[in-house]
Amino acid sequence: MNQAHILIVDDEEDIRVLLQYNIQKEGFRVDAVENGQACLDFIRKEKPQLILLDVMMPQLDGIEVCERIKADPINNDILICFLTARNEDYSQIAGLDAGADDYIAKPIKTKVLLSRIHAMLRRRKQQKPQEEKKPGFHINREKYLLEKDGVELHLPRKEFELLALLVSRPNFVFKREQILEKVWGTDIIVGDRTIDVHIRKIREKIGDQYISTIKGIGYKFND
Amino acid sequence: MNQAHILIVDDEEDIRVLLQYNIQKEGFRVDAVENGQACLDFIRKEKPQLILLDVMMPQLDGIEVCERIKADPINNDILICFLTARNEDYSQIAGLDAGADDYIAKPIKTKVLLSRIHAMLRRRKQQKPQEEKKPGFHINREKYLLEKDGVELHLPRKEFELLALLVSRPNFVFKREQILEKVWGTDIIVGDRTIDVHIRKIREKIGDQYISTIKGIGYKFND
DNA sequence: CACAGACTTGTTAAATTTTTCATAAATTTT
DNA sequence: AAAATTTATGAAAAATTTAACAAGTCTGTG
Repeated sequence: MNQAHILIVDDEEDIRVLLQYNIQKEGFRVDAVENGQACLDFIRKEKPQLILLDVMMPQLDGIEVCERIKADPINNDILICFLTARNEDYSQIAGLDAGADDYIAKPIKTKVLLSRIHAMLRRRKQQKPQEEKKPGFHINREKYLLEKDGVELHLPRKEFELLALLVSRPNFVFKREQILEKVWGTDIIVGDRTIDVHIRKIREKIGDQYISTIKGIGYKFND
Repeated sequence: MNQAHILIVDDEEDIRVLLQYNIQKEGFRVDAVENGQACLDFIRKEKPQLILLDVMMPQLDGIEVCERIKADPINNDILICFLTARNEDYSQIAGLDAGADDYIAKPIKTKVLLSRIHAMLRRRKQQKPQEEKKPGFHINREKYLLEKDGVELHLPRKEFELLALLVSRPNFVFKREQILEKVWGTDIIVGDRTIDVHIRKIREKIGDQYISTIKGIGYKFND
């Protein structure tokens, strides 16, 4: 099940079990841990989309955990929702200041919880396009070279044209046919392996992470 | 300049005056009324963006007022925020069930109040364009992936094409023949089990609730 | 002409996707 | 209720597709 991944952090087992059950039933993939340290360990290995984070926990409290998570830009995409028993205004505000995206007051009603979860996931999706990531990556046609993190990199003609095509529309999946047509032209016929080889050479030069293979379809450039 | 319009509903004059003063200072347009009935009358004539609604009021209490407001779809766009005495967890949750968008515990701190107001209005703005979409479910052919609740999900070609076909006409039952023809083409012959298996894989990935089996006929996508 | 870099091809290996098959479970028909 | 039909499930085989490698072709240059 490849549904959104949610992590529950709460020191009370009853609550963990209850939440996990209800959220799983909604179709989400859910993990649960019982303290702040375990949470930090967990997200070092996996990146859930959303963390439900108890504020009041022994040792590392939720606010502290939240701040540490948000301190690392790698975790920028992770949503954090506090579970708070304290109704005091201060804790609520402090939570939001610490970078949390929402909070839910205990006792938690399932209906409310699920509706908030959906709302947060929806919201995040809308925020994403605003963030406009820079690839640190620029195709310079005049100089016929590639500027990556300030370094200028020369690519042979076909490799350059192929990469330029992919970069021209980040995230768009170019089909093999399309690539052949655009880079090689309709009249020239080359075998399918040719594309693979060029892709590999480009990857060797710029790193594997930039170009994804969509099996059976083609390739795309990731922004 | 269309600054947001906010309505305060509270039976205590001190609070009305205090809130109105502080919120107006922030640049909002603010009105105040002293009971639930007056609130209902008010919104029949005007549509504020946000209502700050005291829960405890003589006669018509806040929850009742909220339910009546939310009962009329015309008022769908109005945000409601409860003002509630400290530590009444139950009422807070009941309030959210009644359709409120947030609540603030008394005693109210101005800073908190204003931050919440801004947060709610911000949230509302983001939600608006979203309302058109029904399923939170979108087939993106360009990126060759499925977007669901903000999560991007890659499917292999056949699974993708099959799901895309079903989604293209929600609730329409595609017969097995039709599926074979559209997804596999007329010339390719595969056994009947093949469809089942693909359907199963899709279900594993997106959840069972989206695709229904119509026994003896075929499958359909539920919206 | 010999060399170097660019481009292409073919082969084999690896990975993923697609299909099949046997059996279980569910539903409909008799 | 039994039989027949149809679909779900799990595991595995088959097919497809891409990656990796090695070698060959082509082109322009010194």
